[in-house]
Amino acid sequence: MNISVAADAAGLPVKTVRYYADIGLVAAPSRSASGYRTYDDASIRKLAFIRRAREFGFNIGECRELLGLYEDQNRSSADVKQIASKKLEEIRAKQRELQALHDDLSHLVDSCSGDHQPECPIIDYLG
Amino acid sequence: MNISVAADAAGLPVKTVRYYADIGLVAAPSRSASGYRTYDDASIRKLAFIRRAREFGFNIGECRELLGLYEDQNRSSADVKQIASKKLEEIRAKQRELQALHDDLSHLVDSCSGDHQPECPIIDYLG
DNA sequence: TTAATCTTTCCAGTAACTGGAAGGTCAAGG
DNA sequence: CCTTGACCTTCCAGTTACTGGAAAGATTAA
Repeated sequence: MNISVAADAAGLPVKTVRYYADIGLVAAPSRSASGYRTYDDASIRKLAFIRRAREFGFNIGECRELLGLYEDQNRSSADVKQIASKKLEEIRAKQRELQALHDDLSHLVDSCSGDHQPECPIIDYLG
Repeated sequence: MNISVAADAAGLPVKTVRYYADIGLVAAPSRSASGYRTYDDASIRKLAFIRRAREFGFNIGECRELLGLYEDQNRSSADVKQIASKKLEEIRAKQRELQALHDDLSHLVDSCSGDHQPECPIIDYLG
């Protein structure tokens, strides 16, 4: 697969896919005879995993750590489990925060009558 | 309230609180006689709202738009409701993605036996 | 074969902070 | 009263994580 197909499948811009290999976050992909990068399903899954992690505030270093869980053969399952469990708790915290943001906005939507009176009760709260 | 109290309450670094006023995302706070910025509860709520929105991938322009919902007196409730509803759908999409990330990591945790065998079934999936 | 649409590398620019220097302010303790 | 330490100020430079664009080569469809 060429880079644009892989990028689309992973939900990332082509530029970003190149960038992740440049900084060594993922391995450099193999190349075709003419120098085009070629991708397989495994690398796409990995890129999609990174995209999701990045979207939820894990920085590149943390993504490296998450991917390292899979790639470091010297790391024991207990270590993997411990680090991943910590990240899982961080994700749960993010889920709670996202729910709070959702509730804030829901409140706004509900408190607006939706007609053309330029009044919103939530102005008092956030104003 | 001085800036560090407000920043703590909103969950933001002091630097970022200053920055948001510098770029006009929030109004410039009032100053004490000696030039210290002073904050009230309303501005803290607004900063916390921005923090949550930023944490979940809304950029500064989108935060401006969200805050504009409350501040533009010329905007009708119907407009507010329409824009906020669109953002709500984006948040729900983020919640689904976050769940997928959670599930990915959960799978990793579950598939590791947790003892000291350096084997993880998920290596095959992501590797 | 030619035009459109890929792809490459390289380098510069952007968004959103973030760190650090240099200096002023304030509250507590001696 | 004085000092010490933790605040605060502005300003400017640096960082992270991309992102855009130029110049040039490769591939495909008509």
